[in-house]
Amino acid sequence: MLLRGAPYPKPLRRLPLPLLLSSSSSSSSSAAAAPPPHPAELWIAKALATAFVLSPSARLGPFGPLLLTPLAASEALRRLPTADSALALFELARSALGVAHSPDAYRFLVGLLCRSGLHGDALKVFDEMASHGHSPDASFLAFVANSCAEAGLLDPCIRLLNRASEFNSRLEPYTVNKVMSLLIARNRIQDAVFLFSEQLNSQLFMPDAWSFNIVIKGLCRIGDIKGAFELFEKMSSFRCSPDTVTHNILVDGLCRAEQVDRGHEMLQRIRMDGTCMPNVVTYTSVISGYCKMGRMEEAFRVFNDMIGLGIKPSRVTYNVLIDGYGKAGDMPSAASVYERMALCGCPPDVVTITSLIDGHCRNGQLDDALKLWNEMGQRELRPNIYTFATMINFLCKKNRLGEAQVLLKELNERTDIIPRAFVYNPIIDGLCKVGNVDEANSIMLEMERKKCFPDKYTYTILIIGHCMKGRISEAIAIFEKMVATGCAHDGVTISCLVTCLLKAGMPNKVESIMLIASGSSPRLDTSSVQDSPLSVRKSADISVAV
DNA sequence: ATAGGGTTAG
Repeated sequence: MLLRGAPYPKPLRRLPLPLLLSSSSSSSSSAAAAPPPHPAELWIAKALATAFVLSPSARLGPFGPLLLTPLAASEALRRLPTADSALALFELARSALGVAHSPDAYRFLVGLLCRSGLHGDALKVFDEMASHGHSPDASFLAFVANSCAEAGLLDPCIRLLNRASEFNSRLEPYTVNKVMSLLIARNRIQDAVFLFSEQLNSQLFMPDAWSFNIVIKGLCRIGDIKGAFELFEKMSSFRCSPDTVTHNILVDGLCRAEQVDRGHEMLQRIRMDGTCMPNVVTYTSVISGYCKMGRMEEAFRVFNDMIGLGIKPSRVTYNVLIDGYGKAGDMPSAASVYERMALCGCPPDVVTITSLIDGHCRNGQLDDALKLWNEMGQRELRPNIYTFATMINFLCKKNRLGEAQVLLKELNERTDIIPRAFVYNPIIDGLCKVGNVDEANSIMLEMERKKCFPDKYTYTILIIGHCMKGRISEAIAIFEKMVATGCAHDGVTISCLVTCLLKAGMPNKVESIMLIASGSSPRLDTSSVQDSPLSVRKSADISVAV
């Protein structure tokens, strides 16, 4: 019996039904505030909620269709302790009693499911809500989309945003911008660009400068400088003015695309323009560009220009220079920037020390490197993943694989560091070079166990390692796995494999490799693999021979 | 919610 033990089954029969029914006729979520529930409806809601909590499997018999108005049902949902139970009651009321749920009930339930992390259910109820003609309003749509985005469900989120015109909902730039930045953070640049253009066409979305900045940054990241500048030119036709950030993204994009000189020119130009003055970030991008090319005199000249204009270098600026000098083999200059940094009241951070360690290692000053590594604790600096990677890489280069593996173990004990492929790669490479391909393979398996996915370097190292040992079929299997997981290969991967196949007298295999290589459009990055159900599914049943 | 710094295969 449904209400067994409950003290109030009788009064149910004596409620003023017609009044209840008339008080619950709102039909659209955009209507003015719904009328408050009648006290009797509240009473029913409480009774139903209590009964349902006590016995969720019981039928709703006593709460006949006439008694349970949509408003009472909505009130009952609010009285249930969990999202699951609210959903169960919601569905039972509809299927057993034929209650046509109110927009309010839909909104409440979808909101509750989202807040409880049950986005799959939330989206189902949302779809049902829309198909019953209850169009979500703009703020509700934004709420659901945001909640999905925060839960990392970017594809459902994009589908919601693309339905905005169906609901005639305006989208705030914030909502779209957030999704676009998340897409770009996962290297799904094209998806971000596509979302942006769809939204621009919809007329219900007015972008702001941030929207453009995000997409321009994405285009720069994939090296599409031309596209980035085209978008930049279009900003004014959407009544957006480029700001300092826009300019900085473009200058940095040029510098990373090995067009430092153009980046430098652009910096000078925006300084002459005077509308959007370059700042320390702009200068640091150009300095970093010159450092990456080993053009240290020019880097230092820009540094001095900056100081001459009264712009104070930041810690990043100093770090860029220190790293640049170290890589250029000029440790005395690195040391002098380091001293200057301290004099300017800018204490070194982990990056500074990591760059110095790297510089010392490259320049054969092992003792200095180890000294810095050992002294990090006294400076209250903790080595991070890059510090470990630098040390591990160096030890491997010196054939000190054992010590490198000790550091790897130490790193794995750090719960605050998520291991990445570049930490493992030098060790795998070192093992391959001493002919220990089997251990190299087992390190890769260990990586995968930790959900640290091999990147194109890992695969290429292993392909070469197997070829050198004459284990050609395994090398091919690794290549196939690389393609299947959506990891982009490059010219080096292909040429190494092809060279080995030819040497092994397997020219017929070359053809099939070339076919696989050309047929698969390489993805941008292996990190997008986790996000792509297709490639995950494809990789699931392909395992590499060990 | 957007901008600059560190690590890698032959």
